[in-house]
Amino acid sequence: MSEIETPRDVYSPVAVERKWQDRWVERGTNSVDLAAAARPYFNLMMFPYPSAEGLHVGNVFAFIGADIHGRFRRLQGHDVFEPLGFDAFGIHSENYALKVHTHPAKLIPANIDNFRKQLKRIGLMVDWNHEVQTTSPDYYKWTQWIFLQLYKAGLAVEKEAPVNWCPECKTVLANEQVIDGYCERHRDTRVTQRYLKQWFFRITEYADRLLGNLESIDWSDSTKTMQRNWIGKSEGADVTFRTAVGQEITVFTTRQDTLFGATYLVLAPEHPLVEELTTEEQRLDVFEYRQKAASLDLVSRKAGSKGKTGIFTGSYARNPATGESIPIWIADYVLMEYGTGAIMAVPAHDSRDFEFATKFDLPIIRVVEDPEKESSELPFTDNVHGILTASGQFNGMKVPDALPAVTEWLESEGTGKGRTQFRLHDWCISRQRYWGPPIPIIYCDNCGTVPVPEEDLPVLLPEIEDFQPDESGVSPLARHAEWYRLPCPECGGKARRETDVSDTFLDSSWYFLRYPSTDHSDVAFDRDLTRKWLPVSSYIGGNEHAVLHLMYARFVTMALCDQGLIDFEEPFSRFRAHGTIVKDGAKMSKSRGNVVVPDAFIDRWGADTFRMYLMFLGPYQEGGDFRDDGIAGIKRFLDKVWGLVRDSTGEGNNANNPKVLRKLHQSIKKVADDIENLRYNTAISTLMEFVNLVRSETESESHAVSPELLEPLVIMLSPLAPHFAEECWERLGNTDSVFDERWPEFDEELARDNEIELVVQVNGKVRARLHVSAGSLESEVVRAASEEQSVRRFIDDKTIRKTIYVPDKLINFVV
RNA sequence: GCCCGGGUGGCGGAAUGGCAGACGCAGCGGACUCAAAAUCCGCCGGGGGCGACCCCGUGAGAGUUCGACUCUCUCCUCGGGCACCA
Repeated sequence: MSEIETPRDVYSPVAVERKWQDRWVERGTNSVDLAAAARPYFNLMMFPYPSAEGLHVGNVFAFIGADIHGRFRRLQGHDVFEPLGFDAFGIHSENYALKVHTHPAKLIPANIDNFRKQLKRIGLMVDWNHEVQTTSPDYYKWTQWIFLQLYKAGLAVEKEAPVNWCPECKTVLANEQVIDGYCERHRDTRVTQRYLKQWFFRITEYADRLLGNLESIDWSDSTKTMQRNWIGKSEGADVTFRTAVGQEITVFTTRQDTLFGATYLVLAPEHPLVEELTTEEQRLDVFEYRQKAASLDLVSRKAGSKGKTGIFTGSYARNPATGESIPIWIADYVLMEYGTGAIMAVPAHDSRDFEFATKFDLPIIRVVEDPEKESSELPFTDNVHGILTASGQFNGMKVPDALPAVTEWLESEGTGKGRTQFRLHDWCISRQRYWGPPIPIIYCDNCGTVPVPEEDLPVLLPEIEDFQPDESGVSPLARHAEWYRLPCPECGGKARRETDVSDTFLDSSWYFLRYPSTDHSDVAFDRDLTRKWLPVSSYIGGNEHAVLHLMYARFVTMALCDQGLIDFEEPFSRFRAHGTIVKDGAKMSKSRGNVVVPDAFIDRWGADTFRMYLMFLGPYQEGGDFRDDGIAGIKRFLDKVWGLVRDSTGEGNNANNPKVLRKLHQSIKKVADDIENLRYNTAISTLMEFVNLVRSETESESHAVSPELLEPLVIMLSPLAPHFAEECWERLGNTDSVFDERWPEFDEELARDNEIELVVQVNGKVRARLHVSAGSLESEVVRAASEEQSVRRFIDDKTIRKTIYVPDKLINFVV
């Protein structure tokens, strides 16, 4: 018997939860022997950023759902490894540190301690022996090592690129921090564009594989769709136009079939050919236009709503299909970073070109007809049904046929070539900030760019006091010559360190590789452990990371695989996106003041009730609406189970009640199915139904319930309410952890209904219900059904034209 | 604008071609109590009928089917993602 007993022996969550959290630590219940495990199952959840505010309901919801999955797998006999860590580098921590005038290195440990305490309270099956912290030199040493591996592979390169600059914050902003051209923190400060030399990972090299592998990995469809859109594969062609003096301009188009309708060319303002194409008369105007485009920030330049602008260069090129001379313009609606930075404009069949041509009075030539109508409105952009016209030898072809035909013709003429273009950009990892791992690169006056030798890692982030950014546009580290000056590791000459730090997404792009190997200080990840535990068996997280984190992690994994460092190219075999918890129908946010903090609910109701309540709100993959008052229902349910366990007797009863037994076995199947598919809400309903039935049956016999019925119930409940289940399990006379048990055996025989309720319909409307034995013959059912008073009323004076019989379900007379 | 996902009682939600509203919350009535809380029992989509029962009902409209919350098309609406990507 348990030592926790109040006079009336009611369920006291505080005592139960404290007891079992302590005991799990004593017994090592949540630790796995990684080397010895027979059926390894890596249950991963997205590690949190430890904010100063502490855990909110959104975090907790995500962790609990993943934890339930892990505990369920364990009951199915897997050796489940469920690690957790903290993602504490980055601009968030840094901005907060600046706000409260405290160094992030002082702030972060306190936040982490607070988070860890909160996480332990909700009863996760986490093996804390394998915690990682991205801010620890033991960890970021290997983040820097990963950078070096990519550098060696030629996948890390330096390029000049535009960035957003806020003159008020005196720093670079991510695109997400620019709102309609203004800084998110200073709504009256326009963000400007600066060109800086930065480090990029060439993720675009992997675009095709990142896209193709999506076919074979078991991920949420919503996540895969977002990745597909982000990668943005477009099949088209490069087409070369020539000027009278022989300059060549190559454009990328996906509508090479409309080449005969190309009436002008447009180059991006930054296009390298603009200078030489601009004629003397146009030089001033073009110069002004380019100046203006360069001063605009990246985001507002891309916002398409403000109408088209552009300027004529004065030059002309020959359309290779028609031989016509067409003008060359520049306009900022053409982006340098996509395609070739130049387009052929076909105003009749592209809405952007149409808007531009109309505004600047450029010719519009129709080359695709609508087969439905005589003359449809322009622009006509249907690329499935259209028929080519005014296009020489291609006249009469349907667009889908004309596309490859035109490509072939271009290739035979030597004036173009079929090509695939991706929307995905290379990944800029440079941050002109302080709070991140320094990029492990050295610039030597003699040797040029030199990678930091691996044995010199980590490049420690120095603890400087003046970590705030300034208007120079370089990292705060660049103010510390004592840090960045060093002799070149190759020639010993004068050299300086790279002073930018790397993007936080790099920290999180490989953390799952580190977890099993946290005890290995000599390698980033141990070969044998990695082979045994990866790829990750199940990854559960939010779709807010669908494109960035998940894409970067896939890329890094692929690159490491190509380097022969690991032997799989996809890191997460199965990924499921959970939904969002809203409050009163609206997203939780500080400004709305509707953020739900878990602590008060756990204090009042206990972690188990809170866990179950969150899961009961709605389907896990869709989220739910948090109401304060529904939680009592879950507590009442647990109180009922508590009462059953307390009053259970050995010689007990109901164990042979076929009704109860049938419901038990139906529940064993349904709950397993539901948990497997993350439908925790209906799993809980099913358990409630079972308990309701047990109670009503027990009362009528006025006997206590046998443990034979309660043990399977407690096991099924254990992933959802782990502390509660452990206590019940012990009270039922067991000494081991309930998590060393197996999911109850399902007996199909016992689960089968022998008498079923069969619905009788006339013309599809329910008129009666029959109780028949399972597997009844159609003839018997028809006879019984036609004797029913309520059925006869509708069929007596009519002829039955057809009878539909669905065995054990329904019979329908059509009259 | 494009791409995904939704819209069902007072509320959260269940049912994925076969009994709409499981399970829970709230509400109402009753038992217990001096009383209250807790607990237990019952009712709980709308309309009609004394009644057995009948009609209507899953955002709107059409269609497929013996039968549609479920499949198809059009539209409205909410949420999310992308957005001058050629």
